[in-house]
Amino acid sequence: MGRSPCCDKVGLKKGPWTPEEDQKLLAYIEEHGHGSWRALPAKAGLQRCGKSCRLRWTNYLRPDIKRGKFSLQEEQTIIQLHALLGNRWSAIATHLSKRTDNEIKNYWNTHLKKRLTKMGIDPVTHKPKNDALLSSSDSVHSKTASNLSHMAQWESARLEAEARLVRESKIRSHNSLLQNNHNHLKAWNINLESPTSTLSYNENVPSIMSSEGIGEKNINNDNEKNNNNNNNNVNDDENNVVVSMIEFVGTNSSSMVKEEGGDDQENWKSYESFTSNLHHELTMSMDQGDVIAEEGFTNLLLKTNSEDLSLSESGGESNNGGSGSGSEFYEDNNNYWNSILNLVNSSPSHSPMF
DNA sequence: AAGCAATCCAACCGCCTGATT
DNA sequence: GAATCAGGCGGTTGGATTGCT
Repeated sequence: MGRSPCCDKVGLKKGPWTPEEDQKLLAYIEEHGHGSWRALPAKAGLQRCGKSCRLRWTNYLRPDIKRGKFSLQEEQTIIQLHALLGNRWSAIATHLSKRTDNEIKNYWNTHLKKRLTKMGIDPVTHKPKNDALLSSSDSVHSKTASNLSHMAQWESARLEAEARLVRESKIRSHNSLLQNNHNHLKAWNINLESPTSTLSYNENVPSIMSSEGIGEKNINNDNEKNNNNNNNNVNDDENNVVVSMIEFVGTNSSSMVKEEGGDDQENWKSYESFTSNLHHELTMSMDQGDVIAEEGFTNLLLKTNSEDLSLSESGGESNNGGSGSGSEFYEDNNNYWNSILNLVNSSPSHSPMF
């Protein structure tokens, strides 16, 4: 079976958008919202398929898009999130306000991937590729791998906690529905009932890390009035996600630390510090009844690394010393991410390294 | 200035998932 | 349960731009 292509109609235009087309699309969406993308082109007077319109809007015309050069912080975030999430661009994009997944993907493919490759780091695994390097610095590599492993472990734990909350919320929402079958609750419940897909932790529970929040992203754009009605319910769910994460962090981080051997004490100090920070921030956020903002969570995720980075930067001397290879490089850094960013930072684009 | 190569990035394509019929 | 629809995602392409010789 299989579905027919959305753009198989003859007469539909492809290729670059003209300013006139942009104007039509913008004007229509500003006045009516996008509604059904499939129906939009006809209503807006465009000879395009809905998919093309959606792409143009989300990747280019949307007013909240930031364009232009990526900042160091953004690069750092992309690299780190990529190590944790892989090529899940939309998931990564949720942590970078105002950047589209397409833009991030392009930037990764054209800039960051090459930089890592030239540095001898596998952009897929984020581990040093050089066998010689590995053999000459097994213990250091072990730490590096351990760091990555721990971060991935943490991310998995986070996903698991969120998935658990989705399940719990599903049950709660279902019960609420039995008592109060308002339309807005129904819409909320529909989203909660979505099984967790490979991307679901971001798609279904974006509120703790996205300023868009559940109300805006999971409930259709034209449901603004419903969003207002939902605020209390949504905040409850957000707080429960936070509570669950706190519980999860509290119960799992300590046991995870205990499992580690003494070799990775340093790594785990920073990891423990990270989870501790996270625990604290989550608690504070909950006490204040706040939703954790997108950048807030991302910053938490990156906190220890960023601080280390700024310290090393203030030290003035680059760790790579222009060579960018060899075990010394890694020995001087307890943190893999520091190493990457120091290199990226201190190496001019025209240097032999790049 | 011309020709070629490398790079960039907007847009397309195919596939997947969840919802609906 | 099957078929179909709608939206979203990641991979890829190809035209435009930039850099180099």
